[in-house]
Amino acid sequence: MDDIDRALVRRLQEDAGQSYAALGAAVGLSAGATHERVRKLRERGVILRTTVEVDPAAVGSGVLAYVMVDSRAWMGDSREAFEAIAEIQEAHIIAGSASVLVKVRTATTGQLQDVLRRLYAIDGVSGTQATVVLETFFERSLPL
Amino acid sequence: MDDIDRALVRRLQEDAGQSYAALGAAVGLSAGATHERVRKLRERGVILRTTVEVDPAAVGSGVLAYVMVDSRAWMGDSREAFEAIAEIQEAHIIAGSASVLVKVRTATTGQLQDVLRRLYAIDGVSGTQATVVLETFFERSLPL
DNA sequence: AGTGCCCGGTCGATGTCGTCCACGCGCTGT
DNA sequence: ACAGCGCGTGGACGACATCGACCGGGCACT
Repeated sequence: MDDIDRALVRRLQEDAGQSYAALGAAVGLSAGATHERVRKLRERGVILRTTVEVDPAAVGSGVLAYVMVDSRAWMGDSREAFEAIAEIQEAHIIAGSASVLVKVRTATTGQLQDVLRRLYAIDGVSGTQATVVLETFFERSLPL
Repeated sequence: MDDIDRALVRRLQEDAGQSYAALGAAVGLSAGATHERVRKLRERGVILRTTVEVDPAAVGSGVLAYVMVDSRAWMGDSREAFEAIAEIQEAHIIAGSASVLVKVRTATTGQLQDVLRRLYAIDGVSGTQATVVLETFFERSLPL
């Protein structure tokens, strides 16, 4: 994991569709060597997968909210319960007064309310505190 | 934006590296037609870009935290100030007691503290409330 | 210091794939 | 009924990923 690897990852984050020749030229390597480096980055698990970034508003998920979930029990074994709610994009165990933080995307605030209802139905959940996003400044990839 | 388009986007989210032939076979289309549909999805802005997903821990960002930022002034014009802090991955204007919510990734809690210091330095910021993530259940792509 | 090994690079060949074009089918509106 | 058009198919061509053979520099061991 040297400077060249970091440069490759950074450029792949911006555009994973470019050719290995172009990628290599940008960092001063041949296409073959570039291919080999990227293969190893995948093998080592640095690059998990190549995917497409989708505009949430274009696929009917214009409402974004973060929900603090309070509980009366240990939530560490409830991963599946949160995964089963399709509108939940992220779920984290957190330190602090609440015990779980989830990121929710829905088409309308009505559907958001329905997600909250389903959160209450999860075993051990004693309350929720939803924070609706009014405007997203930016969402970007990891710094290197 | 019909069922086929949604299926294409879903499969591209899982693996953007597969061939148009394989992609087309999965939805019952020829490679050429598949190529054309994906081209239009990009043109319409449904697909924003193709990128690689990187393991945060592998690139030295093992600590994740969400920070509620309180302010004594309107923060709607402060996008650049948040963008300038490289460790901030997301920044949103929110409804509620705080005014901005940011997602921060750092290598250590010490660096997290440094980010909080830099947040305080932003004009109008009157306080922060950081929530450290202990365990991430999952982070996944948008539902369709 | 000599020597052998290995990691990591260049170069070139080959088969697959993206990309474009000409054509045909079925819907729609007049 | 028919013209127009959006959307699909199939084939041709060039670019690209992918692999193997070769090579040089650094390192450990003698």
